[in-house]
Amino acid sequence: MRTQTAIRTQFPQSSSNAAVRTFVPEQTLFGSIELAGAPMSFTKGAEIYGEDEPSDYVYKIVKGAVRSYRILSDGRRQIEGFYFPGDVFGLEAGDAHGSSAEAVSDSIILVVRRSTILDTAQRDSDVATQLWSCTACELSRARDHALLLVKTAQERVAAFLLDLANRFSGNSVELPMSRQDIADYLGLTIETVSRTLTQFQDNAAIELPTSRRVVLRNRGALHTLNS
Amino acid sequence: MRTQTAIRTQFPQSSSNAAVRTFVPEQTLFGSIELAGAPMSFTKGAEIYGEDEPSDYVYKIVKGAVRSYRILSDGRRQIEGFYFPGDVFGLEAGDAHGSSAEAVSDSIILVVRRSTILDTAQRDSDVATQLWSCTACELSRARDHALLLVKTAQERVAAFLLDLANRFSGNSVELPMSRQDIADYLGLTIETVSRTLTQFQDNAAIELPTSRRVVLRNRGALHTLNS
DNA sequence: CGGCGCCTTGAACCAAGTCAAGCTCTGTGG
DNA sequence: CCACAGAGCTTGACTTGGTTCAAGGCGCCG
Repeated sequence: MRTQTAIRTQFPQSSSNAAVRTFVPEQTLFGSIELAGAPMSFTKGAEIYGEDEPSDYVYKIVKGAVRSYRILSDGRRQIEGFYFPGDVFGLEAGDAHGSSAEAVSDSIILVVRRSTILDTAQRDSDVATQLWSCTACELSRARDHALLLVKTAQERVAAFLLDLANRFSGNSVELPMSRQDIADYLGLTIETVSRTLTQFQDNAAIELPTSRRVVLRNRGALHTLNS
Repeated sequence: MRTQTAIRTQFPQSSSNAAVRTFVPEQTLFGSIELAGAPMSFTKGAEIYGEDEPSDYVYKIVKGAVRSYRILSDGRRQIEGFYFPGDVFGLEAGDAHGSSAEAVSDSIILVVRRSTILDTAQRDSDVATQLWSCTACELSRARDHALLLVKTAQERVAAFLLDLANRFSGNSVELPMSRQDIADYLGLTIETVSRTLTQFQDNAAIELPTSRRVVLRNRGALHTLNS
């Protein structure tokens, strides 16, 4: 069961599954905090934070993409989710991060002190509610992700593509992440991801103009797969 | 991939994976609400709430056990988690439940109006924090659960047993749930669960005095499996 | 134009699923 | 008190979806 990659520290040079019942309160969280922190640049592959490091900051993506992941003791990597512009990540109730985060591509990210948000929430119950909603939204995503992992390879890949397309609200999606990233998110191997994509192309469900671009041709076909 | 059971309405006759980094703020939530709702009885198999029903109540188990689950469109069932005495469940940020909940065995459950808790949180920032922590704790569990689902059958079953033993803090665990429940939680079939358990018994890692009782004989062996 | 990541494809293999008995425990009625 | 029925669990034999191992192709950058 060497589904995941071994640790690959490609160093420095330095989409999570659509929750049907997802609500999106994240947008407002940062808005309500007056000074919306410093924008920082991260080059492709750069670590944003590591597992067990103190969770002193909360992040919001302006541009680029981020993966959040955990490494199992035997070296396998499980990607918990992908984050895209507008998404907030790194918000934890505990004082330490439960997973690591890296830039999937060159990214610009707003960074805010967690204590600032927490202090505000202490005084302003609306901000407290937003904090809660943001975590609840992540919970919903995590459960959808777990649901994905008991399905067939076809269902997983189809769900992944549909989720991305929804998030970018378009039929043509540029994949910022590698096949390995997709595989580690879906709990499959790169080979299976690759084979499944070509299979979808053969079924005319999608088109692959390049390996990093997917055009959905038949959403219905993908949806019915998505059991 | 008929991993899960088809819908089995066994009607009325009427453990989630150990989060290493789990904190347990749930205990206090109900304590801080003055009138801690009505205790209700549910017989084995009784539905407590259904997916998409309004989430008007929050629940805390006094006695018994509860499973939370979703049914996929093709009839497979995915159990998201098990809850035991002291655990809070059914708390949602949205107005509708994202999953169903049933009593695994005859249970007594404290029921509190969600609006009561929310109103209190509006005024008392400590309660608001507890609300958030409770959801964050569920998030942690959900992510651990997802992590489980990419592992081998042996690793999943071992992790499940260790989790239960931790929760009940003992080496001897009475399983309130059926093999089918365990299978649907771990994303396996009953046959695989059964085979893996007997295999552990053959390895002297556990003992199975009856099919519903497990005695951990060699936690280390189970842990190393748990990659 | 050559080297290197990344992706695709093929063939063989294996862990877990499926199908099919058979066993065990429990409760019920004769 | 025993026999019988049924649900739940185990075990065996076979199948299969996805992994593994191994080439080979493609595109990008120096």
